Amino acid sequence: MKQIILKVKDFNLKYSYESGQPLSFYADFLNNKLKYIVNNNIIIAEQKNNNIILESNNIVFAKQEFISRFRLKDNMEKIYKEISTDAFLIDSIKKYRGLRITLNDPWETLVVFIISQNNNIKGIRNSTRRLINMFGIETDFKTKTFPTIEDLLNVKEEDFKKCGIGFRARYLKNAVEQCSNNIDLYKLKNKNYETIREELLEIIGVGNKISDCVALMGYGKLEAFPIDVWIKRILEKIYFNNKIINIKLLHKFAVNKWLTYSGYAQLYLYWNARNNFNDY
DNA sequence: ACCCAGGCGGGCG
DNA sequence: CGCCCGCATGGG
Repeated sequence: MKQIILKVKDFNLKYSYESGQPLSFYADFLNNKLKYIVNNNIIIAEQKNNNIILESNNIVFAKQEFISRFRLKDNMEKIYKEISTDAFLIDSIKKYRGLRITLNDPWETLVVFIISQNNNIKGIRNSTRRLINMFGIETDFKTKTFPTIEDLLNVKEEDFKKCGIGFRARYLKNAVEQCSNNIDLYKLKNKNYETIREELLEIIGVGNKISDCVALMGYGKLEAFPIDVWIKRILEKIYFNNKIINIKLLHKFAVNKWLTYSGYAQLYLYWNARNNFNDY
């Protein structure tokens, strides 16, 4: 195990881990240390002010992975400036400064957000961890890998149900089949936002919200603006005087306002709304 | 015991 | 289209 130190700016590891993004459903965060596995490599990260102490059996890989995962090359000064459009956003940024969008494996992102539908954070986490324990591959460490598409090819719907995912088992089974046959998730990496969304929407059980989540957190498309119940409620409250507005209109409103950084605006809105909705 | 959850597909008007 | 309903489970 080797160690290095990364200098960071406008980055908060704890907020970025906690904020309901894919890592928060399966990584560990104990004693202020984030721990997760990628391809039989372990990555352990601890933040002390503007330093990240990174530890790994493969430190060269870990460094690249961590920088990419937490988008450490994003120009946050510019992003904050662009999305500081009003008092609510400014307040959200003030509260959660350093919160980053994460960039995750597209398949993992798709799976956790299929599991997320009509579910709660705790339920998503429990189901995801059971999925990993049942179908992931052993590593040199205590934790198994997140199961790949191939790992799940022969899993029956009944066995997916044993993870406690209920009616979503059918969707997951379907996603495995479609992603091993007619849709190549990894080929989509160099496509644009519209193409990615169009393809993802072909998957049964994936609608507007999940496809936007995957575009944002699985492909890094910052113009995506996923609208869930929390975003809907907070947008209506803050910008529409509590009037009920349909999702299509809300989406139009948001991407007109926050443009290429809509995804960052969404994350700050979401996390502030979840934690402090009653204050507004 | 009961209620709800980072939605989605299908059916109905 | 737009709206509404059921959906399987686990956790509070």
